[in-house]
Amino acid sequence: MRTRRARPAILPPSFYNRPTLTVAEDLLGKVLVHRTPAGITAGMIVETEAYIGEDDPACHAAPGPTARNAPLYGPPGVAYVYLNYGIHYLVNAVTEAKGHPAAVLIRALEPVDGLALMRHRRAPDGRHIDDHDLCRGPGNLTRALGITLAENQLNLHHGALVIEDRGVRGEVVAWGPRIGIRVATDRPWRCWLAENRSVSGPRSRA
DNA sequence: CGTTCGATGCACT
DNA sequence: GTGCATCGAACGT
Repeated sequence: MRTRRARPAILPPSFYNRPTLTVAEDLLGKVLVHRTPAGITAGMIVETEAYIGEDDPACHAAPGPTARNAPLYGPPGVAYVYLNYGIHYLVNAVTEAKGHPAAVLIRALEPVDGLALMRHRRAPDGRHIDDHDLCRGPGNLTRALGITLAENQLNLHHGALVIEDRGVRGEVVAWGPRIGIRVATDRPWRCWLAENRSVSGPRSRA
């Protein structure tokens, strides 16, 4: 107790080796950190979505194992990054035991560290972006943190891309249908911190 | 405010 | 060839 180690509490693989809906909610309030030569950027997770198994039509595992979705079938606690609409990288945390394809999509962060770098990555031309919009939306947050295909399959419990528990207490959690998909829209597998201004989608009514 | 629509790469049929 | 787990500029009200 004379000396206290400042090492952050990185979430262990066992955190992810649980039911995906549980992980999706427990990730709220945790901090996604990316260390690059350009600097450190980090944000508190405020919105997630669960994609669960081959029986979930919206999950990338729905067609069965392919080259792209291979990380979903691997061990929990690994990043699954893919390119969407040819423009945006989306980052997931793989969940559940190996062989059970499932993941949590990280949809929005509240910026914590490296806001200047985030702004530069989001708007090299210098156009103004409100702080709460820097990591609002799954495509925006990967851009702000500099996450690309190079980060696909990285372990989230050590290395350049990690998720930490900085002791933030959970606020009020809300659940609703997933956004941006055209199938299985009836499953309320999106969760977010109510009243957080970094949450994506139409300006909510708590 | 609201809605529409083009950009842009690639996995999968 | 088709269709995306998106974003933001460009309109309309």
